[in-house]
Amino acid sequence: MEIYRLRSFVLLAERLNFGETARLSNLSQPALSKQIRQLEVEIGAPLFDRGRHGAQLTAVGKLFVEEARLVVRQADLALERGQRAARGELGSLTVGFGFSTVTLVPLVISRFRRLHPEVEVEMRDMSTVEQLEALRAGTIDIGFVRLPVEKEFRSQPVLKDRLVLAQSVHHKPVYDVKDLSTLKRASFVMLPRRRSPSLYDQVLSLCARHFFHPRVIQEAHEFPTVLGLVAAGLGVAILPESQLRTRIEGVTVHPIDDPIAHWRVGAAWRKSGGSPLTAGFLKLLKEEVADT
Amino acid sequence: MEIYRLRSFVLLAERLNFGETARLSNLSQPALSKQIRQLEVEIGAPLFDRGRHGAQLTAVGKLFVEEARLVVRQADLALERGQRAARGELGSLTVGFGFSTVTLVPLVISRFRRLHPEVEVEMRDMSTVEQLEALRAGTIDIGFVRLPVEKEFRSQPVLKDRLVLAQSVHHKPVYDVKDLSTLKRASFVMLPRRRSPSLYDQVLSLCARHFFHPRVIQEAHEFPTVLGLVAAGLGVAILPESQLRTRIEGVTVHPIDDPIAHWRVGAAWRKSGGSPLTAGFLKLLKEEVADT
DNA sequence: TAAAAATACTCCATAGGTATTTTAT
DNA sequence: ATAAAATACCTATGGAGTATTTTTA
Repeated sequence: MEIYRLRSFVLLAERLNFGETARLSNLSQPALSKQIRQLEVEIGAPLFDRGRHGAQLTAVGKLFVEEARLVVRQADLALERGQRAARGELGSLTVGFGFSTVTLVPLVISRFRRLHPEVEVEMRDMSTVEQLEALRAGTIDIGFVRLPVEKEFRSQPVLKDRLVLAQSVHHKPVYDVKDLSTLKRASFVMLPRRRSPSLYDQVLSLCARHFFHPRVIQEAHEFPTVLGLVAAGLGVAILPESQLRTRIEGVTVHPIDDPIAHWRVGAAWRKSGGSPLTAGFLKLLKEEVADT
Repeated sequence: MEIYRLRSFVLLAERLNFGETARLSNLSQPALSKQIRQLEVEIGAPLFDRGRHGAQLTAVGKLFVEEARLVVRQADLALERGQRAARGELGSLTVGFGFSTVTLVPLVISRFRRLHPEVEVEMRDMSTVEQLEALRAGTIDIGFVRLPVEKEFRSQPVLKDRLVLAQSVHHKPVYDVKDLSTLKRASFVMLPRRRSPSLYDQVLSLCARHFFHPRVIQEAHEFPTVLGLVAAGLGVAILPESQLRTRIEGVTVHPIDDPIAHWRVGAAWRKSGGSPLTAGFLKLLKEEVADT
C-alpha cells in the first residue's frame, strides 16, 4: 500500500470521476483505474461503485478514505518536517562554553536564535573536560575548549588567550612580570579551585615552574570581583586576558611570557552526526570572530 | 516519499547496519543503500553517518525517524482497518423494519451482533414508504418492505403475508370470510391510521371493493391488544397473518381471499455502495428464513 | 446510444540484483 | 588490512501511456 496510490484514491474520493481526477493528477484514466483497482485488491473489497454517472464510494471506501487521508497527511507532515530539519529550521542545539567564551557565545547564540526562531538552543556553562565528555556523550553539540583538541573531534579556532598578571598601581613593590619568581612573596586573589584543569591549577603549575606555591589571600567567584580586590590593593591576580573587558582603573596588566600561559580556544564538535544546525552555528561564529 | 522506503529507513535506524538490515528485509545491500540515498535526496540532508562500524543517525535522521515511524504506523493501521472493513468486521449497519418483520429482524440482528461484535448495528421502526426514502437517502442500509420493490433497489424475499379476518368464536353472527360484504354491519377493532400506505388504508380499500366503509368501534396500538379486544367480543379485526404468533384462545382466523390481501415482504437494499456488512446480514437473513 | 471505466498491449522508469570499487578505521 | 557501504551495470517488475472494448443507465 503505497502513498501515491492513497493520494490518487483520496483525490478520486473527492471528485468521484476517474477521467477528471486522472486529468487533474496528470495521469491517464487507465493508470488511475489500475491504481484504484490495486488498492481494492489489497483491501479486499471494492472502494467505488462504478456507474454511468461517475463513481460512488462504497461503505468500505467511505471508511477507508478517512484512513487514507490520515496517512497522506502524516506523510506530508513528515516530509515537511524532515526538509525543515535539513534546512536547519527545526531541531535543537546545545552549546557548552567556559569562561573564555562567556561573552562571545551568548552573542552568537542570540544571533542564531533570531535567524532560527523555531530551533531550541541551550547553552551550558562547563569546564573544558566536562565539555569534551559531553561532546562524546552527545549531551552538547558544540563546545568551546582549549586547542588543540583530540582528533576524535573537529574544531575551528575562535580566539587566542593568555594569562596576564594584574596588580594595583598603588601597590609596593611592583612585581616584574619578566621574573615571576618575584611573586613568591605576593598575595594572590584567586577564583575558587574547580574540577581540574581549571584556571587555579594553571596558575599553580605556572608558579611551580618558578619553584614556589602562591599564597592565596582571598578567593572571589567572578572576574570583576577579582579585579576589584586587586584594585583595592589586596594582592595580585593571574587571569586570562579574555576577561579584561571589565578593566578597572588603577590596575595594570602585563602578559606573562611563558609557553603554558598561552593557548588558543576553539569551537569543537563531533565528526559524525553533524546537523545543519551545527553548521549554521559555526558559520555565524566564524563571521562573529572575523568581525573582532 | 514512499512507504517502502520509510519502512527500510525505520528498520535501518534500529539496526544501524546496512548489510544486516538488508538481509532481514530480503533486500540486497546496494538496494537498501539506494533507497536510503533516495530518501536523503528527498529530505535534503544525510540521515546517517556511514562509518567503519556501521551507520549512525544524524541529528536530522533522529528527528525524521520519529516522523517516519508515525507514517508507517498510520499506514499499517489504515490497511488493517480497511481489510477489516472489507471482511465486514468494522463499520455500521442500519436496518429499517416494519410490523411484519418485527419478530424476524431483531432475531437476525442479534445473531449478526454476536458474529460481528465491533460493528455498530442499529434498527429503526419505519413504514414501508419511510424505509424506501431512507434507503434512497442512505439513512438505512437495509429495509423490509412489500415486494415488488422499485428497480432502483435490489431485494430478497423474506416472507409471504396476507390479511386474515379475526373474530370471536362466541360472537354472533359468524362472519363469512368468503363474502366480505357481510362485514358491512360488523364492528372493527383497528390499529391507528398511520402515514399511508398503512394497514389501516389497506383494510379501507379492501372494504371499499365490497362497497362499504368499516365501522371502527375501537383503536388499539398493538396487535396483541387488538386480538384481546376481538376475543372480548368487541368486534372483528383484519390483520396480517404474520402477527398471529400471539394467537389467543377464543379467536378464529381465516385468510381473506382477495388479491390485495396477499403480498410478499422482502429485504431491500441499494444496488450501489453495498458493504460486506449488508452482504453478511442478508446471508444470515437467508439462513434464518430457510429455517422457518 | 453515449459517457465512463475496464482491458489489451506497449514502453519505459526504476527498484532490485550481482560484481566490483571505494572508504574508513 | 578489512569490513562496510557505494558505485557500476544489468535485469525485470510494474507503473503509465495509447488504442480499444465493455459496461451501464
